[in-house]
Amino acid sequence: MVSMKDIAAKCNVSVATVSKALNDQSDIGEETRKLIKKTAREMGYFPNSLARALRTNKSYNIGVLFVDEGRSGLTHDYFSRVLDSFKEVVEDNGYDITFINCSKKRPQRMSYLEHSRYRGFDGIVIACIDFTDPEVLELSNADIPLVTIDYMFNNRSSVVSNNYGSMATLMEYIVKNGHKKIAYVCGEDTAVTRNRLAAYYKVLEDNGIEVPDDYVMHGSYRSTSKSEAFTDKLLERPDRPTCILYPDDYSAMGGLNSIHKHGLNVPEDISIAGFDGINIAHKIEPKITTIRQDTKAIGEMAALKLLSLMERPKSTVEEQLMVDGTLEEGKSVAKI
Amino acid sequence: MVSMKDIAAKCNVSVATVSKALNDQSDIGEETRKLIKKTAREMGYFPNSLARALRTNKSYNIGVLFVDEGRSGLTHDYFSRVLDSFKEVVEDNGYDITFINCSKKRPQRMSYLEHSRYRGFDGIVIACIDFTDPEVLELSNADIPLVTIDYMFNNRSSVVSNNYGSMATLMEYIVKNGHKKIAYVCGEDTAVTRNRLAAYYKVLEDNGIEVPDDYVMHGSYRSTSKSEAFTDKLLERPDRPTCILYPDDYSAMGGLNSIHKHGLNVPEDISIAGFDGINIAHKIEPKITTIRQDTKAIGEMAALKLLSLMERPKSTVEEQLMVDGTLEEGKSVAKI
DNA sequence: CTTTTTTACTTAATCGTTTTCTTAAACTGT
DNA sequence: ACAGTTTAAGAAAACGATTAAGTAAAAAAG
Repeated sequence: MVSMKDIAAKCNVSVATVSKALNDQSDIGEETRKLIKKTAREMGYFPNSLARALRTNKSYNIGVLFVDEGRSGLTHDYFSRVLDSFKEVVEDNGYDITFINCSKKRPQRMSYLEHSRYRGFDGIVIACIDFTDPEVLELSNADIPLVTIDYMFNNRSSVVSNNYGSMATLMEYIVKNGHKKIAYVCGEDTAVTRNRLAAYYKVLEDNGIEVPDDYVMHGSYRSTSKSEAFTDKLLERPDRPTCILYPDDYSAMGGLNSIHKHGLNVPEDISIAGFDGINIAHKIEPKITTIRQDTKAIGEMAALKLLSLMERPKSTVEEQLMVDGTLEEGKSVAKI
Repeated sequence: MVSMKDIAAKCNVSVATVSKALNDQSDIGEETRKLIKKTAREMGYFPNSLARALRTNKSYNIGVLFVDEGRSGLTHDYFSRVLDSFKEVVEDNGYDITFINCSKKRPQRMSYLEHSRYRGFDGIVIACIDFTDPEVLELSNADIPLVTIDYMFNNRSSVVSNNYGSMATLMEYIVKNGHKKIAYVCGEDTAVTRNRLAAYYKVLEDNGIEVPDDYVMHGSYRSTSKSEAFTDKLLERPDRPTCILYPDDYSAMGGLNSIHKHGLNVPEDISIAGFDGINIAHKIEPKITTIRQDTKAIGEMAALKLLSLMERPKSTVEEQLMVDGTLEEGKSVAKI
């Protein structure tokens, strides 16, 4: 590896001069600067991020904590798209991303925060995780730039999708199509779920619609088996709903299975709607009506916020940003 | 941040002694070692990976190049599962993973290799990429531990799924079910595709089956629109096939759309099969018969291979490993 | 023509580790 | 008691960069 020392030797200058020339500092003669830059290029020089980071206390590296029930969150349809978008923006700005090690198997394992300090991350992004984990709380209280996605810590920056608004939009669309018996298979009891539920009830109330309490069933996100089972129950009721909402498109497909099993068709016999807008959802028949999350915007906004927190930590304020989803009209909600 | 210097001060020893004690070197007295370790724990000491890596030339960091037509490969159903499994194994062994920056937007951008040297990666894993990219070739020729997934570079280590064998298994299953008019919508012309095609022709030949040349159509991986269009063509032929193979499960769902559009049903009117075994494929109806790729094994093997290359670079041989897929029987292939 | 300022560079310290080489003390055996 | 060996610690250099402080020469000011 060619280092500044090599360039210095070849140019007959000191290492300091090389450093300053390459970093375009002011107190270097124009010719020396040019010579040094040319030599650096010719010798194939690239800086050593480790040395630089050690000295400057800036690693240009961002820690990513994307964990989902023991898995990495990489395989999560929604979050992997958010991360993809996040990655693109920070990479364009010269940052790299490294996963925060979440192996629980090592004897000398570090906490998330310890690991972040160990690697010298300039900032951290968290998503898709159990936010009650003490290690996550420790992170959230640390003095390090941080952005969370789809969760808000007290006074820390976050980007959340507008679950309340999106759900309201979806519900209004369904009501407008004449549905009154609308059931909701929702996900685990999280902030996201509560927001959506609130919108569900609000729209019902606004439209003077009453539904049985047990039209709302507490299932899981991304579980086709659970949503199938809950749909079974709903379909076997005497007062079968005319429309069923699911917490995500995966779950909606699980519901679809149950519906087909009962010899029913969507949307002729019953309507359904999903959430998230995963890729496959609008490529199969019947196209599922869903809320498309703007994962690109979410990732981008999280990236931009984190960048500004890292680069102007003092003057940048912590803020909570909200991203709207859009109704993606498929063929799964009938007009009645 | 508490450093060795702080521990040294508190214990009245030199920094060298602290380092040696914490690293369990031999020339340290038992009591001193214990005192130092205890103090380190009490003070919340954790090493600084940057300084350590700088000095030892070992970063415990692995570069990941997962790119797919401009996107990061994170959103790729198959590769994200491989990466997830890979990540788990290397993290258990104290390594972290960092993405190799593939932003093409920066003026001062580095090549993949330059970036890898810049970050001091101990090893690299490549997948899901255009392997003819000169920058990828540069990487493959560099003197750095490397494992590729689903592609073999001359004399470098790789883990590939057994496409030939899997396709043969699938084809034999289909033939055994009585199909003779088997069409194949395949992916782009890559090594993977060629292996599968070879198996397709081999099984046909072994069974004395002849098909029209244009039963084989060259489409794309993971494109529902292309597979839908190609299926349209196949269905409108006078000698319509009884079974259509797709390059992956996504594409199979695209085919399904075309089939439904033509008022046909799977498997009653026509049979189909996918490839990869993505999660959603066996959760919807009709369950698509497919080859389930053992993404866990692929990621694990790639990780283990890379670990041994990094830790015993001399004695470890480069080798090509193959992972079998398994037939996942759904309901999409009829007996005729 | 001296004095001050500016320019262009060098020296040396530093970041937090690891590691080689020394050294002093303690322990051997005779 | 003495040379030789072992043990436990420290001093210092190094990894590759950045940066504050210092310095000599050139340019500007008086």
